[in-house]
Amino acid sequence: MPELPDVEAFRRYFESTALYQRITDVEIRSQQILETKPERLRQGLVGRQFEGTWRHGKHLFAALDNGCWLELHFGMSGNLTYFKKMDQDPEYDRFLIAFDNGYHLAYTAPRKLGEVDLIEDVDAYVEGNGLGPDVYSDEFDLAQFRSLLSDRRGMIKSALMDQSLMAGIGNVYSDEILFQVGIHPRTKVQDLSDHDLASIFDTMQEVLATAIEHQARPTDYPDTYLTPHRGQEGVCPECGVSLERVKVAGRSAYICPERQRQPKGA
DNA sequence: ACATTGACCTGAGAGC
DNA sequence: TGCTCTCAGGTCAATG
Repeated sequence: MPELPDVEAFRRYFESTALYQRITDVEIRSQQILETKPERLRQGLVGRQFEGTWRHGKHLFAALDNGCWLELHFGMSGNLTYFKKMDQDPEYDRFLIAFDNGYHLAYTAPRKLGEVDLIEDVDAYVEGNGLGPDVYSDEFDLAQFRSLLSDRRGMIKSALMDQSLMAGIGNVYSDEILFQVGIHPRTKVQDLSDHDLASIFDTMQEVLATAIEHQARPTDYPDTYLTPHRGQEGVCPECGVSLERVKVAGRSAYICPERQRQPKGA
């Protein structure tokens, strides 16, 4: 789930549930997701309250009233749940925050591939972790997109998914973008025309906006979207042809073989 | 530089 | 039913 649109949905959820309530307790049920010592996390959170949120790529940041930030990354299966009674705690909750209004915020992750940390500065975190610019920020424009890809050697899907190049796109949304523009994921970046790049950029913005608008729930996406049809029995929503699964960059990419022609030499 | 593979984790679903 | 295999929306390190 957690690519940019999903994390944006988490951010809004966090904003609408967890701000301006005093944190009374912190419970860590899995050490594996922690990037810091449990005691440091506890001491950084208890007694404070959240005042706002930020997102960069697939990372969510929650500002505390002492200037520090809680950093959350959701791996392949992470989620957030705000709930009241502890006897109704969600399955796979790895990290819990209790508020003075009696409610709790749970970070859940069936697969423990996520990351929870306490940091002092978001910009330093982004820089220190080598993250590229957020692809859905106001500053990210076509000129920057072109510039980032200008000397890129590999395949377009790999480039879109490379968080150090640009942050936010993962396996599902790279497939969706390339499906919408009718470009095969193995196409070399260097073989794309200026027009192709502009189309990819525009489509990326449109796909992300649409996904965010629908709270990253594929079942609510427009009929023309690939994402709800991803999977073994999937059929192209445009032409009805069976979708194909191809390995690209070590991941399963789903394509419409009619609309996304195999590039020559691949 | 870039592609590929395996590892990290665990659960769900398919097939036997 | 129970076992085994494969796969899953992410990232990192090692290898070619």
